[in-house]
Amino acid sequence: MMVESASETIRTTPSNQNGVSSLSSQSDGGGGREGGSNGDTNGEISPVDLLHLQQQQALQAARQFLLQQASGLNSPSSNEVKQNPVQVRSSVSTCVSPVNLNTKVSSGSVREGVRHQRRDDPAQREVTVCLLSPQQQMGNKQLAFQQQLIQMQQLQQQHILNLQRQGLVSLQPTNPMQSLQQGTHTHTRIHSHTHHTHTHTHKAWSPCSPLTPMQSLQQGTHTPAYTHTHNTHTHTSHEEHAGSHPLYGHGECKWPGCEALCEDMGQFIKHLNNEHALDDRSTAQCRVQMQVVQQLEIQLAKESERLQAMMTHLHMRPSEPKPFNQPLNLASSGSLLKRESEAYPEGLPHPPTSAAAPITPLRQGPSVISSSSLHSHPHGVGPIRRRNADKFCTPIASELAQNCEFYKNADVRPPFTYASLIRHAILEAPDRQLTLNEIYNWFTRMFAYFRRNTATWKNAVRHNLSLHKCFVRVENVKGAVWTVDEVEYQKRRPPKMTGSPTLVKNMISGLGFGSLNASYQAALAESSLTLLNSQGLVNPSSAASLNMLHGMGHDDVSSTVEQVNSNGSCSPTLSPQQYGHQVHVKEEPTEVQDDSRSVSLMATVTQNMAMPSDRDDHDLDDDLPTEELE
DNA sequence: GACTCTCTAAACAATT
DNA sequence: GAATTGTTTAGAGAGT
Repeated sequence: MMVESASETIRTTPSNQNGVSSLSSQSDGGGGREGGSNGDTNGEISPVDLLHLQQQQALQAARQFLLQQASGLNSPSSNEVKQNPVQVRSSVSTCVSPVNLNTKVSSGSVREGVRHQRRDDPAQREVTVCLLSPQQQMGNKQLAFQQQLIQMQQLQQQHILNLQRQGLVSLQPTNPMQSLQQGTHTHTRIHSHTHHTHTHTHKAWSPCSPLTPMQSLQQGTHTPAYTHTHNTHTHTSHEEHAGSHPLYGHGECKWPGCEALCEDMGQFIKHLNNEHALDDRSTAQCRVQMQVVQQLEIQLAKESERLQAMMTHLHMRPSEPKPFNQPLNLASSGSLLKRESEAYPEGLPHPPTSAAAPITPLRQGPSVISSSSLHSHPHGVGPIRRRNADKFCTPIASELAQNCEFYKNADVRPPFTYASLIRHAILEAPDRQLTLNEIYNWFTRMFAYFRRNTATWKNAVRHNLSLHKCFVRVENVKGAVWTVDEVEYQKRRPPKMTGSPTLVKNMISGLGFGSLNASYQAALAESSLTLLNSQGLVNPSSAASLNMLHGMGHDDVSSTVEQVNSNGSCSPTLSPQQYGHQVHVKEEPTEVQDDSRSVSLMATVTQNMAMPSDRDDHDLDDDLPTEELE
């Protein structure tokens, strides 16, 4: 179909070119990194630093606690004395999954199948934790580790509560432990009251009551109106057998580094209990995973802080609590969790990432945030549409740089179009050319998602290579290779919505922080830059200035800038003409670029960049170039 | 509602 | 002949 072909080859995917996300733009080394990641610009300790510091303190306390526990376990008689002022009481039950462990475990108090009566001593802290193996396997080390976990949770929760009271941290779950809990479906219940000496294990949640991070997690894990009863232990047991498990998917054990094949859930449970019982290896792996999550959380907090600073600097509205501020990771997004909770009845586990329901980073991933992207794929199996992601979220290079490991290991579809991925793969190659097979390999190497359904996505890759004019097939000695005609790629039509003030305004109000204003400006700059590039109107320094002014480490913009070298017309890749007769140039109608539009766009960009700082976002919206863009 | 963009699926031909 | 590569068409879903 020639018409469709033509239209597709000239389209632009702003995420590849213009998209500026809060995270990637901040961390991509594009000039924004100096923006005070530590946030200590005014001699004050930033919330992030405070949180980090307190996490360190929590870790330190946990270590001390661990040492105390170790010595206490060695000399049980002294155990209880050393735990003052907080006593932790243990009760153990036999749940299939996880084992329940309560701290203040005197060495003689762990008995399989025995559930101790709790004392309602308000001076005691009572914690219930599900562990992973039968209790008889628990040595002192394991107990100490569990106690360390619990202590860390308690301390971190207290710190977060303190931060919340100080208004330094939102109510979103930011505790790394939560991610761990969410990710592993290990149901840890720690309900701290404000008074540190008294923590109830059981508490009924009110859907309208403000939630602590831990509460948010728990609420999201089950149901918005979740009422926690004394059935906790049996509850987890049921969940374990309900047919899905976060550590089980595609017939494989998802335990880090395992990938053992399990035909069904029963086999998996058996495998889990056999191979991943509570031993040194498992605890070490768990610890590593914990650190991974923690680092991600810290990183996210820092990036959010940086975003706040950027938005403050740009005089937008960072104060409004918006979804953008929520860490949309494994354990966050109250709305998402609510949706999932609504979708899955109370007590039933939520489906893991699986082939049947691949979770894109829009929902689960570490950095991509798009409220409009929460829709599932119409076919149920395939990916969600990624146009928004492409347009407004992270640029591909920074996204991949940031979350490379995530995409490599998680069965998560990258939020980019095939075209942008292919382009990225080719440009990443040393000589900026790849054979089809090498492109395949890049996909499978970079994304766990593309290690399955090969027929589908490979077909799509071929389809995109053929369809898009920006991909140029070149025959050389070793066969046909594919290159990117960057000029053609940049020629792809920019979306009209980048110029729609209404849409931009809606996006600003809908997604929060007005951060998309940055995207918008970047899009304008990108658009103008591309057009001006083709006309030789931009020199490298001005292009670089634009890039810097936008704080973009954007690969696409970079490549665009890269195009313009000293002779004014160079492409990072060889242009089709340079390949002479070997190049199969795709014929398609050339879209006439509106020169006047590009000029006014550029004017608008520079105008916006030079905008006085005292202008509010209302003025910003009003100044959007309606007439030039519509 | 028309149009656009993207993805998926499939058929087919050429090449290896 | 089978597998791979490349091209083209068609349809669906979502966004504009």
